[in-house]
Amino acid sequence: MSGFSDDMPFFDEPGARPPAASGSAGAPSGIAARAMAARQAQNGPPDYLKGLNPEQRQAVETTEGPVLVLAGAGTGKTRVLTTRIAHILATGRAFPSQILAVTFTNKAAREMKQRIGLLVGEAVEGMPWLGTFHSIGVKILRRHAELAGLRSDFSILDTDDVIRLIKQLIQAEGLDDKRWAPRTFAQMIDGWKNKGLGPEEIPEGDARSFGNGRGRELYRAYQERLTTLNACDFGDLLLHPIRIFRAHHDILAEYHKRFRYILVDEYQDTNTAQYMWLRLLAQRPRTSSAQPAEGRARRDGAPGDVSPAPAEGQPPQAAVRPVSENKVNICCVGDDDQSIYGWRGAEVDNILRFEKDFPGATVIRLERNYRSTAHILGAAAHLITHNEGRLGKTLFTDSPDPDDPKVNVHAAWDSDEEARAIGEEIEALQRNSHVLNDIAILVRASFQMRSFEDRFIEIGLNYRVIGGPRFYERQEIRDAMAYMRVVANPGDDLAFERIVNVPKRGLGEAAIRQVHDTARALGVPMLQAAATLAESDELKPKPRAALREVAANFARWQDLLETTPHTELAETILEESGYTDMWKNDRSADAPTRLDNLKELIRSMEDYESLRAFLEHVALVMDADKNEDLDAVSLMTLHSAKGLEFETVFLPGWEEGLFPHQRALDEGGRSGLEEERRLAYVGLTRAKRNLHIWFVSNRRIHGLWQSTIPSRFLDELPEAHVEVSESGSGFGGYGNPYGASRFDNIGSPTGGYAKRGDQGGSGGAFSNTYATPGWQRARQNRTEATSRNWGTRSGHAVERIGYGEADSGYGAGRGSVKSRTIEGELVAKSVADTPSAFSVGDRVFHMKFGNGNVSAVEGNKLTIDFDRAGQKKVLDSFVTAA
DNA sequence: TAAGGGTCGGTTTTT
DNA sequence: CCGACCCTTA
Repeated sequence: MSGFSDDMPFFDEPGARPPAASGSAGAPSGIAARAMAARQAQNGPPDYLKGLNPEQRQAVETTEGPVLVLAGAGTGKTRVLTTRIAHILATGRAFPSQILAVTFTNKAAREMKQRIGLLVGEAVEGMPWLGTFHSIGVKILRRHAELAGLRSDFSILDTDDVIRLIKQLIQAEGLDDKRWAPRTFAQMIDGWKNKGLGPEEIPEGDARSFGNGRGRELYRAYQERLTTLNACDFGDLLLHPIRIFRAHHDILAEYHKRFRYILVDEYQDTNTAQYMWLRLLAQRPRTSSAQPAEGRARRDGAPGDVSPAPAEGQPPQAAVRPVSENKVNICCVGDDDQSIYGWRGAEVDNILRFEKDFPGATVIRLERNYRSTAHILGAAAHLITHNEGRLGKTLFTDSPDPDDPKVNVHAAWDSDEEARAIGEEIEALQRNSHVLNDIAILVRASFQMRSFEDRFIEIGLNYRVIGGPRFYERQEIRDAMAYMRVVANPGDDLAFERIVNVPKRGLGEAAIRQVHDTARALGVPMLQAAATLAESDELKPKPRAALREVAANFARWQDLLETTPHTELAETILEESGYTDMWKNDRSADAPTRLDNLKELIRSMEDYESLRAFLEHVALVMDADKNEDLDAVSLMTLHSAKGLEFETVFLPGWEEGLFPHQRALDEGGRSGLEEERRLAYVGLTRAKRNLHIWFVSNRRIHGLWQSTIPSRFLDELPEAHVEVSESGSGFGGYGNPYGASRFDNIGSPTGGYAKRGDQGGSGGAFSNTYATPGWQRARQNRTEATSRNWGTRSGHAVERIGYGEADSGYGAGRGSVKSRTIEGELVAKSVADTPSAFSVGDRVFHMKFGNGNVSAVEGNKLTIDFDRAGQKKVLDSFVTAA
């Protein structure tokens, strides 16, 4: 027996000791649990069960045995999960510490914790085993680190560290790190680890495909290096525990005893390693070898009888071996239709296979949707039926309303117009006192955000980008963290290298190399090597003195580690190292911000009890604080929108090649397409009431204007729930200069596309549906259109297309476009050719930005240096002479 | 050590 | 075509 003893670090048990650990198999007898159970007996169903629909209630109350909850979008998934936990606690089935609840993101974990707290009240301490796969993995690994060749104070490397490390290894192998990109190899390792594969287990083909066939050696060297550094990458946080569980059945058995109930959120996103980890924990071994279990699920299986798990030698590729042993109280919640992370190793198959893995599993479908209108649900449902291999689920609403708007499909000429039109629509909503926080624009790829950002800056519309660069990824934060990492783990060479010459101490490449070599030769960390080297005479006086100081500093700080509060220590480190001074002396514009960030870093350390706890938080959580007070439109990718909801949603860029993305199609084939479709499904189901889908006819791809074709997904929407906007409804009525007729030819699927596709015939006859001959023909031209960089660079006579003339309107001459040889550059130039009323040097006034000077003119676009707002690009129609 | 030129890539993201 | 990144150069 090992583990779970009081001397194990990082095992803070908030509540009483679990009964299972003391040999009893009975239910916990906590006072709170008793009280709640008693109340339940007296007053009928407890409050927390009220208001659940029958399916939700079944999902909550089926606590025993394997359960799969297929929770469609907006069906109350989180509610079920949290209520289920509350129910288990309230009925005295387990202590908080006996429930393992895993999520993918910290955000989800936090939300769950909070909501359980609301349900259960103060009676129950926070759940120690509710967290992400990785944070629970660390917790386990810290306890048994020595079994993985690590000390319990190991560092967790982030992607950046990993890439630097791999680069060193590639160079050490004598390979060219240009030909063999470290980043690529880091991704390969990540992929292997997602599949649970160590260096010896990777396929020969994979091993040979990198570094002149030296992939396996490199991977092995990488792992060895991590051990030397006393460090882990993210993958190891799962893989090490898996190996430990397999090799030490007594340890695994302790966890089996402990975890009476296992809950998994977003099960469709689990990768193979996570699946193996879960199975090891969930799978209860047979009671005795004399009674080979055969689909026999013991109703009351005492958690006490745990014999070695039959896990030894389990093949890494998830062998499907039915768990037919003791009762497994595992509840996985997910939605196969929202599996959008296949590209990073998620195996939808895990959820599709659940009933085989856990025979006798109860499958509960949550299809009653509380979020969206019947039109939105109808559109989403119809779209997703085009996928094969689903478990099958159809969302419905109890409250259809005939007044609900249909899903709107709009067309625009190009991405700028798309942004402009959406911006105007949002302004119209705003005038109707629609809150901006209730509006989101969800894009397929982040480059699409740019046109929206540009436009919103121009018109002064508040927006926020979700998923941008994060606090802990900033240079100054990472530097500061590196100092603290070295103090906490002197073996962390990567952190040491990062800051040994920051601020500049005259330790150049040569000196650092020497430290490195000495460390290698002596088999000690670089910090120690630096100390040694500082006392020798192998270096010139200057670097020697510098190294001596660095070594002395770290020695001193390490001594302080035990005696000084960690925030104070952090301040000391940043002061004494000269790091704060470095920024104080920096005259660049962002230096003050960086100093603020450092202050903020110190401040945020107060929330953690130790330096190590803080470092771990940063490595795993990397959360940024966002400005919630601001009323702003949200701009994000479809991926980061999963789980969110908005009153009004705009989905721009529904064009072949972008959505579905060409690369998903090329690399993923049919399953790639299906994942794209699921992504579309996720997008549609984010909207509560208003849903606007947009596509454009022309998009700039890699700098070239290309003609585009509407997405096939548009065809997969049911006509009954969709309305195609023929003109820019909603923004034609207040004097915009573009005129309301522009979609007649450009945007409208029939007219515009038929003409542009050189099909002549059907132009002009507008039809309300996109399932028209013209549309179909346009699609047939797709291959041609998207693979062609049409036009010539020499700019021979090409019919002028009337675009961009703010004051003459669209449409002029559009109807006469017959040639296919519309040259991309000319489309752009037609903007530049339009003279602006302003010229360089003019003093102008802008509604939002105030006064400024025109510093460049490009057609009707002005670059203006504003006195206060800085340099902006603005359309000339938005400024007046000052 | 900062600026400048040349090369390359250009979906999605967490931990 | 535009940017990030890397390496070279004054």
